[in-house]
Amino acid sequence: MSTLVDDDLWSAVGDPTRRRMIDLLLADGSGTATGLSERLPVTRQAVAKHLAVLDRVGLVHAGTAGRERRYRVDERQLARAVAQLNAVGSAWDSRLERIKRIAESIQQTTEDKE
Amino acid sequence: MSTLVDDDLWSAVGDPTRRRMIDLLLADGSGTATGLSERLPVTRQAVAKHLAVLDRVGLVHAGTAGRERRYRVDERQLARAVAQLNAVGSAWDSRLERIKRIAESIQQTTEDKE
DNA sequence: CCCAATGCGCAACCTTTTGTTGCGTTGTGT
DNA sequence: ACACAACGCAACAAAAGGTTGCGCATTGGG
Repeated sequence: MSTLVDDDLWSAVGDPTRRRMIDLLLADGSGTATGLSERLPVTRQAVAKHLAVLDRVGLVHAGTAGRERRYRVDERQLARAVAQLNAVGSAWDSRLERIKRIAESIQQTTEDKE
Repeated sequence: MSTLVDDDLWSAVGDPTRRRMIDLLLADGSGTATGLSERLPVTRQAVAKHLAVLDRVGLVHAGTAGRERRYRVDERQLARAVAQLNAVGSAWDSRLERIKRIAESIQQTTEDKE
């Protein structure tokens, strides 16, 4: 019931800037800290730190090509993250469903009393 | 393309402690800061701060009953949050699908050259 | 009725995360 | 060869997440 979730992975995609970075990397296939920072409202250094976080949880991998450090998304790990989003989403969904049914039955009872 | 997401809402559910709090509130129907903190690895004060965050984004609402401050989940807003999780999840999913197809076609081209 | 216990809010403080600026190092391409 | 582009590292600031300590209201059992 306590939703088997990798907190580090969740927290990684919990940050708005990091989510946008993943979007950009997915759109372009790969990217560098400098390139990404040009399309984000933060500095290159901030982007570099976020890339380090994403790298630590395995959501991206880096390759050094000359003076460039090129990052790309790890599809397996992103798929894992998506699976966890869906898992939590459907867990909450079913809770909400249950609450709705209970609420209806209570209303039923109340109506009986009136 | 830039995934219409309410960053505040997402960040609210991005925190592991807050996610567990939502789980507990859903399981019990409602709860107080003190009650929740007994089942979490943090102090009452930390829980109170998290409840304030959740309240600010509308994920929970509080009712004062005597000396107790009782919180319950706002089903509508949680449903919104779930919808956003699903939205981002499927956006990434379709990206991954596309990448997979491209990778296959590249491999095809490479095989042609060999 | 009363007072000890319960629940809460507020403030001070600490650590980690997120962001900045500044600077030095190292490949790149004319 | 050398100006430039891309990077890493360090020092710093602000916000987030957590703690302890305190005082104030409500409440329930003697």
